[in-house]
Amino acid sequence: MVTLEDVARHAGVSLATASRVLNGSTRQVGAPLRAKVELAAAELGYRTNVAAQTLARGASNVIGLVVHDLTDPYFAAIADGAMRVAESQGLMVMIGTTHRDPEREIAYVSTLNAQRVRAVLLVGSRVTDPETTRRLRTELDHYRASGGRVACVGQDLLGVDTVVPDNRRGAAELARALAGLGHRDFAILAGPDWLIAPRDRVEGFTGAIEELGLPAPRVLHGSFDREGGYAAATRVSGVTCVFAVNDVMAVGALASFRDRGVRVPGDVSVAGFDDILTLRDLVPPLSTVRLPLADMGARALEMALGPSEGGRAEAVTMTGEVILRESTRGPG
Amino acid sequence: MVTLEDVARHAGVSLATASRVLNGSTRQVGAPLRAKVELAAAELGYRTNVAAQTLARGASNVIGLVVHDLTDPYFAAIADGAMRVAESQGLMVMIGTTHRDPEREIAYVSTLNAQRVRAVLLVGSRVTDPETTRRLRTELDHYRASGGRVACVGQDLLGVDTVVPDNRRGAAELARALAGLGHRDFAILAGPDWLIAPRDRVEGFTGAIEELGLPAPRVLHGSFDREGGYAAATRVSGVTCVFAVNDVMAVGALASFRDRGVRVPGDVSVAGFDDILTLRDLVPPLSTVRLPLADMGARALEMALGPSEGGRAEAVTMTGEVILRESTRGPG
DNA sequence: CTGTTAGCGCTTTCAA
DNA sequence: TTGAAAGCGCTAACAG
Repeated sequence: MVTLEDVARHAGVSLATASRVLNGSTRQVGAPLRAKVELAAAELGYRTNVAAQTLARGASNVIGLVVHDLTDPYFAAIADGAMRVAESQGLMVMIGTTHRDPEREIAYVSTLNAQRVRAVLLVGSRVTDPETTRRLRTELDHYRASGGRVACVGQDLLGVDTVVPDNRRGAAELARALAGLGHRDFAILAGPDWLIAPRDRVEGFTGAIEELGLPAPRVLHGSFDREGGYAAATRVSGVTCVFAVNDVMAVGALASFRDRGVRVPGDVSVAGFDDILTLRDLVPPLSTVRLPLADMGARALEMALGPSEGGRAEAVTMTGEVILRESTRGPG
Repeated sequence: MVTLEDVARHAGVSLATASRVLNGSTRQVGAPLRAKVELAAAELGYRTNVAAQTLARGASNVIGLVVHDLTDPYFAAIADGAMRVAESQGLMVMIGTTHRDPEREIAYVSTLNAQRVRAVLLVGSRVTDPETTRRLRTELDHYRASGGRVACVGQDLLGVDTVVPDNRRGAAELARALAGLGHRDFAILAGPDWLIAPRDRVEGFTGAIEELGLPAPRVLHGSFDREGGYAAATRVSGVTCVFAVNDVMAVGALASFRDRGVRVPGDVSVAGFDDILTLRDLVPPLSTVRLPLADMGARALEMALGPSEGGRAEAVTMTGEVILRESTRGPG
């Protein structure tokens, strides 16, 4: 293992000089020595020991990213956005997947704290259980107390900079658009009740329907994934329009209807939420609410990395855009 | 920032004792002291400084994962498999995306070396340029010389443990299955020629067709993604069956045909490769070659982490299974 | 511009 | 068992 000291000796300079040319930021080393050091480093095949560097500097070059599930394109898109900004800043990213277990999210924050990462980004819906949230906040506060920066993509419940998708509004606008098509009888394929995002989408949708004086949608719960959508959709009947609280569930619903011989949009219209790029080629094309996923991830990390806004946490709301495609059309 | 020393002092024990109960592996501390230390750590909110630990131990608890593109479900699936084994071993994962730039892959190996990660996993097709491969190998050798472990999911060109998808064989079997349906005139939507995986798939397919005495398929190149498949498909004509070298390109092809009013499988059959789970609900369901993606990622990391097989690199071949679905049927 | 030197926080012999 | 002390490799004053 080649160390800086080896390089310094090999180049005939002091440790400090070697450090300055190889890792120091502001270059203040004479050209000749600089050249010698670089040559020596190359000849010896020197690689900075980042652990030592982190220890000495008291600051690391990595950020932590905590997502629910990387194989869910929703998270992959957000993570990709965040990773691009990390990369542009020369930061490595350490990633953890919770598989929707809030305990693991808390554990990851603790671990990332131990790693002394520069910032941690929590991506995904918060949970309704206040006790869980409180414990997560405690862990985050602990991390922040020692200089860590935090941002979140989700609900603004953590007291940190947050990028908030406007789930209620998006769902409400979708509801109005669907009602505008002539639908009166809706079913909602809802996610688990302990996740806030799907719950908000249900409430936003339901609230708008109510305001329009239409009959309340039937709410069918399922897991927040393709299987959940499939399962919930099998219980749908007597409605002309189905709102799945995310695209992935909508895909499950489409599959379910197909298997049952129910035509979409002939027999029933189906809409989702998120506008997942990977799902763009579905047949029929899915009506949905577009969220700028990659931007959200990028923006959140920028907030975490940027100067703290006078100590107060900032919340940026991202409004989704309703996109009506062929999976929905008027009833009858 | 609470340090181990703070904890030790608070508990009235030595630094060494505190270290042993909080981080040491083999427990050799008396119960009473142990309790005192744990209490002190909890009261003070102590978090191990992993950088210091890594420096002192000379070994870190993180592994590096280098993939082409996280938003491509192919890589997401493999990464997920690898991350599950990492997690089961208490390892954090640091991830880098190259966006298919070989230079960045080399740079990541260097960076991960600097991080002194325990192992690095390179996921994705190798390139045909021997010079690039040589430089990557040099970087890897450098890393391994200092104790780093490496594994690869892709072609066995790096001199490291590798999980090799049998692209040629899979494509050949697919070709035979398609010919078995009665097709004689094929087009291949190929990826870039500098990537070995797509090239192997083309060769495997073409070779099998040739063996059957059928006319050579026309090869249309495009980028190794949805857009590439779309673009290449617009140039297809006069064939009854199209083989896209991966599912993502096949999706693009399907979209292209739909836009042009070409019916699949009515006018033309389409097959892909990989069997991406997220794409399972495509219409029509895609014929493809199934690769056990998550297992491949898991297996590769296990190889990297396991004992080195007598110093010799091991190569495990994963054979794909041909799956004929509704996107293909006999011609005419 | 360059060198000396004191740590950064933790692990790990080596003694007691 | 427990403690003392010597590093791990690098950075950052502080001198010169």
